[in-house]
Amino acid sequence: MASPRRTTLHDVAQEVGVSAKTVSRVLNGDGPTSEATRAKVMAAVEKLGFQPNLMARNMRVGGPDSTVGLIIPDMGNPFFGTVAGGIESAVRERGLTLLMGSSADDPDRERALITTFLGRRVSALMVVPAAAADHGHLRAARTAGMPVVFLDRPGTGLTADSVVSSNRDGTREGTAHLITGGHRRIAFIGDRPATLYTRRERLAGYREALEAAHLPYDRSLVLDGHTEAEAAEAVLRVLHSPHPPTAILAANNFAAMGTVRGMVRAGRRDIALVSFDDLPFAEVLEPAITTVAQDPAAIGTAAAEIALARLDGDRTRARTVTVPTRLIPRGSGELPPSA
Amino acid sequence: MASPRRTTLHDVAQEVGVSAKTVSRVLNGDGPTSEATRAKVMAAVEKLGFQPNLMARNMRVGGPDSTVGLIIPDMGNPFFGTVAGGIESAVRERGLTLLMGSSADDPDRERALITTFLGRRVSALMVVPAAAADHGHLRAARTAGMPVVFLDRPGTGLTADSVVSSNRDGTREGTAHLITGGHRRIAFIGDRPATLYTRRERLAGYREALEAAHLPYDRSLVLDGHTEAEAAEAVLRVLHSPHPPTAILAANNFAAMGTVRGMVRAGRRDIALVSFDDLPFAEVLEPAITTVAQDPAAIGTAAAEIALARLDGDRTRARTVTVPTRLIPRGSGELPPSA
DNA sequence: GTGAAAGCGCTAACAG
DNA sequence: CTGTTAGCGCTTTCAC
Repeated sequence: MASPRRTTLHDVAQEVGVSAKTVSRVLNGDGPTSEATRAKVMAAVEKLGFQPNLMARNMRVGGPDSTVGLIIPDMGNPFFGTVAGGIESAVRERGLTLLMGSSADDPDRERALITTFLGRRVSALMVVPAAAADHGHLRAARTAGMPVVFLDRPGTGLTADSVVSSNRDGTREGTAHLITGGHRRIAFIGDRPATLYTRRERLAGYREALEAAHLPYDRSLVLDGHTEAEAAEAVLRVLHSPHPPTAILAANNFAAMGTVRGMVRAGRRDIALVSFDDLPFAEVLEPAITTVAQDPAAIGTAAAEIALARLDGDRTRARTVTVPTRLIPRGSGELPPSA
Repeated sequence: MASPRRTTLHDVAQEVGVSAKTVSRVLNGDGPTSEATRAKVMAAVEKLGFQPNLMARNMRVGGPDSTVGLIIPDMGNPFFGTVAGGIESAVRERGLTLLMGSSADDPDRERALITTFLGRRVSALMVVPAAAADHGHLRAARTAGMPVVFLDRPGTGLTADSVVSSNRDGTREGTAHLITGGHRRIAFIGDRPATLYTRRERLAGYREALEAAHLPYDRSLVLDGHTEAEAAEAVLRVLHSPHPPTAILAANNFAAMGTVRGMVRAGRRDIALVSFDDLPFAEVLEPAITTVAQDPAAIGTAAAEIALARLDGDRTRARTVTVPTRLIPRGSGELPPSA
């Protein structure tokens, strides 16, 4: 019942009566091979069901493994999933496969995954950095020629390429949209910790829009909600406060879902809402939700392109690619101020 | 500018002044080692930033690679993403990493990925089989000791373990829920092709519920909608037909979203709805959507457990694990028939 | 306790 | 056009 040994290059060679190297040549279209032997080799390969051992090949060739390491916080999150899909489709043509792990935004797990990936000699490493992680330990690997690209947020402790959404411009535009609609009291609700890169950038865009319109920045209108439930609570509270907002800018989709629930529970369908990050159901709600859509697939392909360019010898200095967001007016952002 | 050679076991050995094998022993806690050399070795490892080459190790040890190959149709789909997350958390403890690819439900791409994964000598292979794919070609690898587990749908052409949702029971229960509410004309909307396993099973459950209640099976109430847009169209049409349904059972979440849109466009908020597969926004809509929730994380962990058991020598015959679904009444399924 | 030699499966470099 | 030798980085086997 012990697993029979997998057939090797040698087995094929023996079957045909040639040397291993000849089989290798045929399979890799390497050196010249006579039509006759090629045919015999192919037949034997078929017959024995030979499948070359990629590990052995990679090792001998000396190059990195034909994988790209990708670390995301959560596989179930469609945003990161779509990013991953974008990466995959971009690296597939180069024969690269995705080695994936989720960090759950935990620096230790992230670190462990990175160690594993480095041990596997991945061709490139792409990381959505965990909130409190440091990445200085990657310096050695990077100078050894392995591209490192940070996704969604810049890394810490290491100057490397990164690909992010236009967070600041996006929320500025979304907020401006509400201001144009006549709103003067606009709440901001984002995730915690408030030091999170995306949160900071998005809040900054919100503030820029207020400033541009000479509206005051009222800290009591800045809400925290890391989960949907928390966001709903926070929205409920602010709507029942003495000076409630007439509009809300939700800085991510959990916050947006929580906001909708909070508004529903408060019985206030008259509050305008713009959500950063598109939602599957945005179009279905009534009113449909105006969103600032990110482009996760584009983030993925952009990251892959950078990594591939680096592998091809691009030695220019680290850059940050910003993938534009797009305002999609759908109704919820067009409600007039009513309070 | 050429990448400096990565430091190897030998480099460490040389630095310390011992043999490579000794370093190996220290690192793997293998044979006996004196406290003194162990300390020196560890220091050198730290100093040189040595990272053992897992490929070389795996090769020598001869066992499979410490990866699990996973093929899903679409990474951006949170259902499959969550399945992947479940697998990952279950295999992580065993030191296994996920090698992932998406087939886009295309048999050729699926085949290519499988070939790559086999070449990499993955420890196990998990596949959400593409619609028209055959998996007979996996027989050799499986008898060579590599576990194969099919997810979400059973594979074709190969008897292997599989993990599926209780599709039939789920839709039966969902349909029965509508019948209990007094509905007698209930439409079914599922994806195409109609031969798809999940579609067939879910339709069967729907029919079982009708039969149990002695309700006629009306083919004109069985709708196709592979995309959200198609589903919306189909729903719109049937609602304007001479004998419209008073309730709809949506067999997946795209269909459900399309159904909601169709109902909104038709101005019919009075149609009852039960959706198979939970939706992020199900709770937020008005009325909130009654769903038959699947448990994708459980599907993932169940699949991982089977694969690990096989790796541990389980030679019992192939089994199919059914992960139960759960009816979550939320409102949309409780609307009384009105037409 | 530690080292030397051999080899996992494959390909680079040179022969012929 | 094809074969031989050597060796990728590691661990096994068997010495010492």
